[in-house]
Amino acid sequence: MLQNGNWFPRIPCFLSLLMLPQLLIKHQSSYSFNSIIRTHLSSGHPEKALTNFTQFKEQGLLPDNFTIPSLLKLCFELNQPSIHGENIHAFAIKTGYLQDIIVSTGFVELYFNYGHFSASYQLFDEISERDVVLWTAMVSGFSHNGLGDQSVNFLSRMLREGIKPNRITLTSVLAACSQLMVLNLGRSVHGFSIRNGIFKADDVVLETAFVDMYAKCRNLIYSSRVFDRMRERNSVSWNAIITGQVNYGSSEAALRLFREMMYENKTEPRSSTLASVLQVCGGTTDLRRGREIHGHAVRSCRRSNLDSLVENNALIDMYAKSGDLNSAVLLFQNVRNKNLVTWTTMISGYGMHGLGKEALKAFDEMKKSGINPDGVSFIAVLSACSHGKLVDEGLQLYISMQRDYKIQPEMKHFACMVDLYARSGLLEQAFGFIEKMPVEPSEFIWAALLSSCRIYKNVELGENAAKKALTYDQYNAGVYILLSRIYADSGRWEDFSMVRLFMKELGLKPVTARSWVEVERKVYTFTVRDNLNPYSKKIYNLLETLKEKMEKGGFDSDRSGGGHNNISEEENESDLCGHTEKLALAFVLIKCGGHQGPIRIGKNLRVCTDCHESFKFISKITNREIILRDPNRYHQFKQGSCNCCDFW
DNA sequence: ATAGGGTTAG
Repeated sequence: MLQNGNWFPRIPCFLSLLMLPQLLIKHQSSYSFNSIIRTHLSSGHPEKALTNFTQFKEQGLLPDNFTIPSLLKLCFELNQPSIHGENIHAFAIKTGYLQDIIVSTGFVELYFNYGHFSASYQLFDEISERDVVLWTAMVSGFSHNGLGDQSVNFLSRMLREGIKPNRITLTSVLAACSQLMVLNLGRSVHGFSIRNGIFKADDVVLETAFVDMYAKCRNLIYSSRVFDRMRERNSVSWNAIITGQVNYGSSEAALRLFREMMYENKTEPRSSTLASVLQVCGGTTDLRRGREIHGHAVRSCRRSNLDSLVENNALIDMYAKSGDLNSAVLLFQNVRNKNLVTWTTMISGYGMHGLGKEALKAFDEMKKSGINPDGVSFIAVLSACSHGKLVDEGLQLYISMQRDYKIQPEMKHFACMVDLYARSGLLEQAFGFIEKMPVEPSEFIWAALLSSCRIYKNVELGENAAKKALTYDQYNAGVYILLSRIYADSGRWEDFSMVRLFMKELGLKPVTARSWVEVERKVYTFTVRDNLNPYSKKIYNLLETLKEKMEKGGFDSDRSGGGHNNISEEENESDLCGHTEKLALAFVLIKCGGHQGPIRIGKNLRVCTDCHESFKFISKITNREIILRDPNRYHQFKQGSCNCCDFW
């Protein structure tokens, strides 16, 4: 594709243009077209840019080195066959424009955008005189493609070759540090930027990148320290610290910061910030707090004359994520001018609750109402299919996405498809799909396959997937855990111990299981074999009684649901499952057994079959609805059955 | 006279 990039002679185009009067005219009109196309692109109107480019061609003009970078952006943004990246590439080689480092940097970026990073690399390799911008494009390209280690490699390579990184390079590499969760490296980038005078006071973007990096490396202390010292903050900065607190810090801090931002009244919250804060309620299944933030959101939207649609969309999302699908649907039905986001939010809400059919229905209604789906809404509906075990429907949608809507599938779509097949037990199809993918599969693709290999006990494919996933991140504890469970499930205890030993040597620990529940305005958290709680004796007694009742009631706690099998007893006693959700449930029953209304429990790991069965039974004998949220979806237990139909 | 790389998060 990119052969012989270097032997084309540099065309002295400006000289020939000056020598020929006709061409001077051509040059002038190219200039104005180039400028107009550029303007449309940067103001977010790629269609207008395309119209201008069409006129440009109709006048018999040919793209030059100034046109090509814009064309590449256009090519990526519109995804139209009339402007094809590889054709432009061939053209650039033929005309010699590829010799121009600005043009070639554009191609490097284009290939990165399509996830085709080996093409980017090859091109980079063929460029002899590399400048900071090209190096930075490599650093950011790799990090955007989830290859943080390569991104960091390129930074050290450029340092070795004596190219001094600038503030943009460092901002890019910080994103990689976040991905890799390498706090120490992030800190040294921070120090480097100060020592070398790259960081200057009030560089909001770079400072925000530090805040974000520290938060994502799970160090909220450093993150807050940088944030607190910032003199200027924009909405991205606030977003970084608030979502940081939501994800890895404390909900209280997130809420406090949100209030502070509102009080300061200098920065309008982004819809993503609102959604993040609302997620605090989703995370703790705490509706009361959600309503409080709802109030803030309403006031903020009123003040800024923000379209109330943004607010409604965030609220629908909040209710769906808090497990209150009914409120979400009610709100959704009352929104008059539903936009693409409204529909997508509702579709993913249905998906999370395992209602694949409803998600499909909403998707069709959306199309009928004249709104065309985009890539994101396809992700929502595809994952709904995957959770609803609707393999054929999902496949049809995937085909239609490309055929009818000309949407090029991206890594996330590929991941949905792999999950769609694998979750339904079609492991070979999932593997076949991965092999046929036009881009190199990312870590998550292999992780998706791996987790289904565990469910369906496929050791061979599981080992393979784990190996692939670990080539991206050797320190991914989740991968080792899944692999060890696969071994445990098939009785391969030696292999199991080996993986665990290996983990220990790498200093990796399994995630501690945690469940939480809100009772009387307080959130109680339960971890494995929790004896600290003053109620623990009562809790364990109640669980024992319930277990006996279950056995008498003919509930086989070893029955496997949806292909999920229980891990062995040793495993249950370790920190893998811990049945913390059972502790939480027993606690609620003891504290407020007489109450009615649904019990909402949250959990940081996927629910195991044993707990799932118990919850079904308990919902029946106590005649209460139980809503259990795991990281992926909701389970709604009612009268002895769950809305997931034992498939999750 | 025109062009290439950056922070959120979905």
